Amino acid sequence: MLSNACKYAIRALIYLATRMNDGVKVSIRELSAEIDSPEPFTAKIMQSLSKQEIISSVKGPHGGFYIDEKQAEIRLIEIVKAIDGTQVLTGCGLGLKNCSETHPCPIHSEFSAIRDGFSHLLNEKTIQELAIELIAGHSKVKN
Amino acid sequence: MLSNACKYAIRALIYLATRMNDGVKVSIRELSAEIDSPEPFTAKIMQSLSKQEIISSVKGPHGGFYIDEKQAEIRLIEIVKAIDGTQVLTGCGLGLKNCSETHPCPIHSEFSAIRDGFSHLLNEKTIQELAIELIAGHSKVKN
DNA sequence: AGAATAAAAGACATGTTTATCTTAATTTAT
DNA sequence: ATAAATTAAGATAAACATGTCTTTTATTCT
Ligand code: FES
Ligand code: FES
Repeated sequence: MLSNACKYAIRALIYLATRMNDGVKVSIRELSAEIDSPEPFTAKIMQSLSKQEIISSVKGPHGGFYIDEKQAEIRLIEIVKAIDGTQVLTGCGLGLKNCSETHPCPIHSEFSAIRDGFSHLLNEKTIQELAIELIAGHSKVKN
Repeated sequence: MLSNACKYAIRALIYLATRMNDGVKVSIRELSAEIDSPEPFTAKIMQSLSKQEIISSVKGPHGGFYIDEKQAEIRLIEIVKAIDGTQVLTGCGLGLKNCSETHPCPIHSEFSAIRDGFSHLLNEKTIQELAIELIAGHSKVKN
């Protein structure tokens, strides 16, 4: 469904949001430990998101990654678009070049409904609200 | 969602089902042309399905691939299991090692519902019923 | 029997994703 | 200023998926 990179990214951002108000930046080492992800690979992903201004970072001692209030309000779909693109949101379930009502594959009507349901989920959820659930202990981002 | 190999396989099997009763086997050349897929790669996939007895084949002149009445009754989920395995049916949407109610990721409840909806679709649809729709011109397996 | 046809099998090649390593740049603290 | 910490960037590597090519085997037709 989503690439590993994208899954790590979402978990990382939700975790960062839980640390938003403690005034401490999170190092890549701590972050990857907290979400059970490979450290250098996660670093690459964070760098890309930082360049796209989806997260913030500062170098040097006591530096690290963090997100601000504005960034905590983004929805999952923005992260997915930034990393995996839109194919997962619009592509045909059986790999036809274009998905459309006028040239439907054999499972078009059922699949497009499911795919649109997934899009809706990504569209609704903000990082912040998922972080609140994580803080409350109702969910996990670590194995 | 599904691998390319699996998408080609499903399209190929639905096409084969439309040719079930004409008594002619379908060569890999014709098959890949009819479903717009790379010929040698499709051959590999068909070989694997043939070995797993999901389709049938005969070598030699007038040989090719075909499916019999029994094989036309299989459901999409059998093809998916044969090629991609069960991860797409049971895996966590955010990549946690195990998906469960007791250790849920932040989108577990919504995602598992969507994933189960997809499983349900794969579980319901038989090759044969999708072939009937294809014959009627209500769907396409070619771009 | 021999020739032709077509799948089966296995080796090979390419591309993409995932992952790691090394060096550079930046910031902070002393 | 200097040293230490930490991200940024780029090169490299490993794994996997995708795609192709070549040889072998089985079948059919003449
Ligand atoms: S055409 Fe296949 S999902 Fe729409
Ligand atoms: S734990 Fe992530 S989908 Fe169930």
